[in-house]
Amino acid sequence: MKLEKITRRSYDDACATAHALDLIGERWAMLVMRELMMGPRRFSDLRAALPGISANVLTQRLEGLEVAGIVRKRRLPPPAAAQIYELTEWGLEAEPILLSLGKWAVRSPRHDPTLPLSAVGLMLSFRAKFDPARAKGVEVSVSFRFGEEVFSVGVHKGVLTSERGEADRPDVTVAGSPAAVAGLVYGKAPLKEWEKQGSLAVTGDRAALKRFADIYEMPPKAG
Amino acid sequence: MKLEKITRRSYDDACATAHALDLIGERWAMLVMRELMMGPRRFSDLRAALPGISANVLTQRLEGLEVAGIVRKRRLPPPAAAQIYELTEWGLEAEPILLSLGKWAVRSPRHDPTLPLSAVGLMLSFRAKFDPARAKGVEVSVSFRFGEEVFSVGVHKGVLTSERGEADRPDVTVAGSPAAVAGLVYGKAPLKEWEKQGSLAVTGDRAALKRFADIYEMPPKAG
DNA sequence: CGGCATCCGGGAAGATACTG
DNA sequence: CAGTATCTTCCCGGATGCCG
Repeated sequence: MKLEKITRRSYDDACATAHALDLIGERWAMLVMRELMMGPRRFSDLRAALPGISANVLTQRLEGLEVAGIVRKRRLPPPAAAQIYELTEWGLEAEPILLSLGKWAVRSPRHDPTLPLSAVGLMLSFRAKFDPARAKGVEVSVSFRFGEEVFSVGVHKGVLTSERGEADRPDVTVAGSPAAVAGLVYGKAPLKEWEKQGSLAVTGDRAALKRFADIYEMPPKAG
Repeated sequence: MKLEKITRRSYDDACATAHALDLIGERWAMLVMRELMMGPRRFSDLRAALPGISANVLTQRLEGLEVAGIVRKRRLPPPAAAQIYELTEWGLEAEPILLSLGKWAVRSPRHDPTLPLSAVGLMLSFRAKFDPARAKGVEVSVSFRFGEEVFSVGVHKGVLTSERGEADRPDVTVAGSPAAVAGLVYGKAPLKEWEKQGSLAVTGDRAALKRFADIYEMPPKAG
């Protein structure tokens, strides 16, 4: 059985930043939190979204985050009856940490945007890179479909909203992989290229999609 | 010589947050950056400010951060001729990461503010916890002395400034340990208690120090 | 003293296989 | 599907010693 010792290594530093790293500074911890930022997930969802993590380590991280009060384990009522993990209120409040990490690292000369990307990672990048000044006058509602995962993203009155689930009456719906959507929004290739190679399928107001993509622009790399 | 393999473990994830953790997610890396946030330091300064880090690991972290373009190694001109480490421009821009970590973790039920605290850690906490609304109408300049380390902190027109070095004409000067200053500013014990036990020595306008301390207030813990 | 290199022990992470 | 069990590998931490 278990019986393992919970001898967590600590920095023994009163600085709150150091304490944060005691809590969520271990390998994979913040990426597990990232995947929970858009709502509850199951164990195997997390494994699939985090290629490279082993079941072993995922179990340990979820245990540690639960003990720390960041993650809650819950069993859905029948007939679903599945076990899910979700962030607590306080865990959700860690979002600015993930966004500030992303905003900073996107300027890294070594950043490679061609690597695999999770759906939640893409949704959070929309939040991180959102600039209300560039969104002035833009009114649009987009539905993104990544296989089973569906997200609703809207820009209204200079505010970005994004959540899991189908949009009410989206202007446009985009289906494909997170990487292809990132390529469209952040890259230079026009929509037609992505459609030609079958990476994206768009239904609805294509001009609305362009208005959304035009909000985003890559910041310059650090020298 | 060296010849070691630089096979850094990577998350292989296009998400910029994951890339940030590739760069600065290793143990001690962000705390080394914290210690450099208020200006250049020497190897032994860093070791002293980070109790628990081994020379071995500190060397590795500094190398890694230098390769990543976050830290720069520089030799001071004679007669100092000392080797120092400093953050690059881009490295300095990581400050919001450290502050967001601190602002989040200070709500942890497990946070223990009685542990040892570095001078730089305290200075950054002043920035992290600063609330312009509470600073309205406050005009004060404080000089903090922690042994050899001197910092100048000012509040003017709702803006906090803090830097290494002597203040121009401070209203008040406080000498002691970072922990004692934190106890005064964030704790409940009044100044007289700290002076009575010889932890703090204050010269100048004591009311100015109180105005500064009153800006700060501990946020509530997470349930 | 500052800045490493080297060796070593323990423990965390990674890979794979297996189970209820 | 949701994890354990086991094994290997690698990283971290501590001690020591070199070299300018």
